[in-house]
Amino acid sequence: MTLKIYNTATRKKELFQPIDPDCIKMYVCGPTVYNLVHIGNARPVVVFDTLFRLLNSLYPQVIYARNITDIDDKIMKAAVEQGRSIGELSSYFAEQYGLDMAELNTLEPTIVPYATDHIDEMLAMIQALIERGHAYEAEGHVLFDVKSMSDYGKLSNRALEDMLEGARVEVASYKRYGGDFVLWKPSNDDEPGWSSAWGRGRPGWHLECSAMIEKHLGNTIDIHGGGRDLIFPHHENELAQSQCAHDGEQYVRYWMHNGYINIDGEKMSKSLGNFRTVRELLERYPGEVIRFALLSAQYRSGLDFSYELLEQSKSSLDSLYSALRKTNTVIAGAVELNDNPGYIALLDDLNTPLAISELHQLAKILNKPEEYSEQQLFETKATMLQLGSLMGLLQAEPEAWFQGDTDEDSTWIEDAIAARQQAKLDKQYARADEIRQELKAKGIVLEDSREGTKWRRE
RNA sequence: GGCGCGGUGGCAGAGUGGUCAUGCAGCGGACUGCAACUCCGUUAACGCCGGUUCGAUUCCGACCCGCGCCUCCA
Repeated sequence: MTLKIYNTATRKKELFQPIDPDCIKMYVCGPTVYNLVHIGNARPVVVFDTLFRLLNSLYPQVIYARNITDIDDKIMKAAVEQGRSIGELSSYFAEQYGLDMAELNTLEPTIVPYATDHIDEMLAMIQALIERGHAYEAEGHVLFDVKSMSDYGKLSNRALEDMLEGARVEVASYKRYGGDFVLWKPSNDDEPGWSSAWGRGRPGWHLECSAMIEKHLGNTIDIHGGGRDLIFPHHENELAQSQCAHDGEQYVRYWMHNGYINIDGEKMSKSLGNFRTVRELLERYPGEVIRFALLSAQYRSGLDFSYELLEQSKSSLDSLYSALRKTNTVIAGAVELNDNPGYIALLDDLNTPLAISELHQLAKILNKPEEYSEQQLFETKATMLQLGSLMGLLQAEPEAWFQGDTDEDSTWIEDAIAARQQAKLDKQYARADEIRQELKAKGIVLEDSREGTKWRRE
């Protein structure tokens, strides 16, 4: 089984060849924790969670790190505005982030490193860069000297001059060259800071990922992921720092970037203010519906997010779960996925829409149990559940999916169903319909079948 | 200005040089006391103009339109 990955660095789909097949190393850029995350932040989490699951199906061990950025000017600003300490604010939103992501059926990464726990490593990396002539100190700042790196800009495919021509920001006076970026910057007394050889200050944004990868995963990793908007400057700069600090050693073998979530054709972003938080979506839809919506397009393409998309996702999931519910008596187990078209689709640069279409094909079989042998049904159901599991889908009990919170007392529904059953036996069809209507008004839909009446919430 | 992505049926979304994506929605039928689920059938698409080809949605070229990065951003 071979995995193919589109590599941003080469702009081609490539065969994935791990550094060490016994242990895959993957890093994904996590959030800066100063508010609730929006659905655009959730896309890479779900996408790379799916990749994590897929890699786990192929290799014995996968180390997946996803960081938390808990020191940053945006956090400092939010803390001042809200009158809270930085630590309090960042740990609160880090926790909320964890809760939201768990609702989306994402697995906990192997490592969740925090930036502020790695200041020493960052300082060491700055030192290494200065020693190698790739960084310089100026007015309390330490800057990376991009001209000291011959192929700076290669990842994002742009030339230095071109970038500066289009630049919309003024170049700080202490920079030797406009493209140089901050490794360390000074802090005022009322700002958070750490003491260093270059004075009390705090790290530049790009540095943490480089330092944490070095510490937890090593000089070279297999996969580095994140949103497309991170390609430049974040990943370009990470790459520059790490490679230069490590005497040119390759930093990342496969760079992967997901496309944007759009609203009405425009990129969703915090700065545009056109975002939907995961939290508000979760108030209206189960996490699995949101996850399904995120996986309904291939990860590199844009995805227009709308309530219509969520409705369609819900309907699709209903129909898949309905097939599973129909075959409740078939107990699924482990099965070989290798030849399954859905699995092959996932291995082809995570073609989740194609894999989902395969789920529907499998459901079609389950919906006609009388036409298949028990063995065929067993295999079909097992395949469906396993394929679903690779995408973090279909893992709920069908009954729970349709009936919602099991904590809630549902005996009144059962009672009403029993009363209707009696009315039917008595041929009191008007009364039976009345009960159906009453339940419908409360959002309960009844489904009669040979085995009796089932119910679900709308 | 530089670099890049995309335009597929009502909606979402794969894919391919020549029979079908798939799902949601719609329509017709079956099942049902009614309904829902499901099943069967069905409608409908490849931005525009040229070129290559026996044949192009798929390859090539021009054009139009939309979007993104170059600044914090997933």
